[in-house]
Amino acid sequence: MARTTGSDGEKTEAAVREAAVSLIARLGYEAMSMRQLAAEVGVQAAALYRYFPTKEDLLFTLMRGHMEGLLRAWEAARPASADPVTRLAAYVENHIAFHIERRHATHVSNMELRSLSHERLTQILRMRTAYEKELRTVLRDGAEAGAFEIDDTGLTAMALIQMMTGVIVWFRPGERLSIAEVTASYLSMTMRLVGATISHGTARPSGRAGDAVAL
Amino acid sequence: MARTTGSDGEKTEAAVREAAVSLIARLGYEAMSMRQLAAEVGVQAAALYRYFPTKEDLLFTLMRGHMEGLLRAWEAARPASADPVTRLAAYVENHIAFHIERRHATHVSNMELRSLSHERLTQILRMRTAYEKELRTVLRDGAEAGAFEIDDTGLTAMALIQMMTGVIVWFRPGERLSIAEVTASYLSMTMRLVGATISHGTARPSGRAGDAVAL
DNA sequence: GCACTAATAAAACGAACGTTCAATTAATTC
DNA sequence: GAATTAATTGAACGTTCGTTTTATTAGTGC
Repeated sequence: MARTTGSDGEKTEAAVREAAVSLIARLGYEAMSMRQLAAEVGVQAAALYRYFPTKEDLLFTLMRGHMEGLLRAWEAARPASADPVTRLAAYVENHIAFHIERRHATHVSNMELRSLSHERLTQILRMRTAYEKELRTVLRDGAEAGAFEIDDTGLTAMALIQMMTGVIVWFRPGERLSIAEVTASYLSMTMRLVGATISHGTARPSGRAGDAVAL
Repeated sequence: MARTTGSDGEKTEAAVREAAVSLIARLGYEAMSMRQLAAEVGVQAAALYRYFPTKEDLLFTLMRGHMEGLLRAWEAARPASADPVTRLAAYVENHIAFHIERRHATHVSNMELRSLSHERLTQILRMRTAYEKELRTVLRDGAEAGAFEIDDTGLTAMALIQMMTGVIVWFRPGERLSIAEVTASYLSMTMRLVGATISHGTARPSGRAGDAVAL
C-alpha cells in the first residue's frame, strides 16, 4: 500500500486543483476537509501534502492562478482602438465571458479572501485592484473625451463590476438565456449606465466574433 | 461558578446575536467557533445553548431576522404613487439605505446560505425571491407604461440588485462619499440603465426626506 | 536488473470542534 | 425567608480537523 500503479504527480496535482475549486465553491473553504478533497481525487489525505504544503497554500495557489488568468485574458482582449465605446465593450465582453466560463473559481476568489493570511490577501487584492483600474481608466478616458457621462469614475467602475460579476450568481448555461444574449443585454445596460453617446452605429464592438449582438 | 450577578436572559441573547453577526461577517460561519462567540459575549460556550439549540439554529435565526427586516422596510417605504419612476426610486433608496445600515447582516445572509439545511435554505430563498419580485414588478409595470426601456425584466432586476448590493463591498461610512452622495449616484445610474424617460422633472422621488439628491 | 527517486498508503499526533450534563448561584415568588 | 426558577459555569464527551512520520511500492536511468 504505497505508490499505486499509473500514479503521476502532474496528473494528481491537476486533479487536486480541479477538485478543490469545485469543492470549495460548493462547500466553502473552511467546510471542506482535506480528507474530503482527497477522497474526491481518489487518494489519501497525506498525498495532498506532496503538492501543497498547507491547506491555505492550496487556496492561495488557486486564487492567484485565477487572478493571473483574468489579467492575462484582459491583456489579450484589450483592443488597439482608442475609441472608449470599443474599449468598454471589450472589457464587458471579456469580463462576462471569463466569469461565466470560470464560475467556480470566481466564487472561490471572491468569497474566500478572509481565509488568506494578511500578506497573501494583499497580494490577491493588488491583482484585483490592477484589474479594476483598467476599467476606471477606460471610463475616465471616455468621460474626458465626451463619449460617456459619468458622475464618479470610481463608483461607476465598482457598480459595473459588481453588476457584471453578479452574473455567476444566477446564470446557468443552457437555461432560458444564452451566453450571447446575456452578454448583449449587459453590454446594452452598461452603455446606457455610462451614458454612452450612440456613436459608432450602435456601439458594435470589434472584439471576438460571435458573442456580440446588436444593441 | 454559576449564575452571575446582573445576568439577564434577554440582554444575553441580544448580545449573542449582535456578536454573532459581527463575527460571522468577519470570519465566516464555519470559521467562527462557539467558544469564540461566547468569549466575545463574555460568557462560557455552554451558555449559548440556552438561547440557540445548535450553531445552525443561530445562523438561521439571524438570516431570517435580516430578511424579514428587509421585506418590512420595503413595505414601509413603498410609495402609494403608481408612477414607475417614483416606485423605482423608492426601491433603490430603500435597498441602499438598508444594506449600508446593515452591512454585516447582509454579508451573512448572502455568503452563508450554503451552511443552512435544505429546508431552511428554501425558506430564506423564498423570502429573497419575494423581495426580488417586487423589483421585477416595478420594472415590468414601468416598461409596459412606456416609462422604461428594458430588454429583459428578470435579467435587469438581477443586474440592478447585484449592482446595488455591491455597495457594501466597497462603501465605508465616513470616507470619500456620504450615503446621500452614493444613493444619488446609484439612483442616477439606475434610471439611465433602465432607460427612464425623464418625466417628473429629474425623477425626484417623494420618499424619505434628506437622502435624495437631484440627478 | 540494480540503484534511485517519485508517489502514495497507513497510522498516528495534538488540538479544536459542537454539544451535553451536572452542579451552583442569582433573582424571583409567595 | 424558604421554595422555585433563571442563568450560568466547569468539566467532559466523542468526533473531526490539519498535519507529520514512516514504510512501501511504482516508475526511471544506467
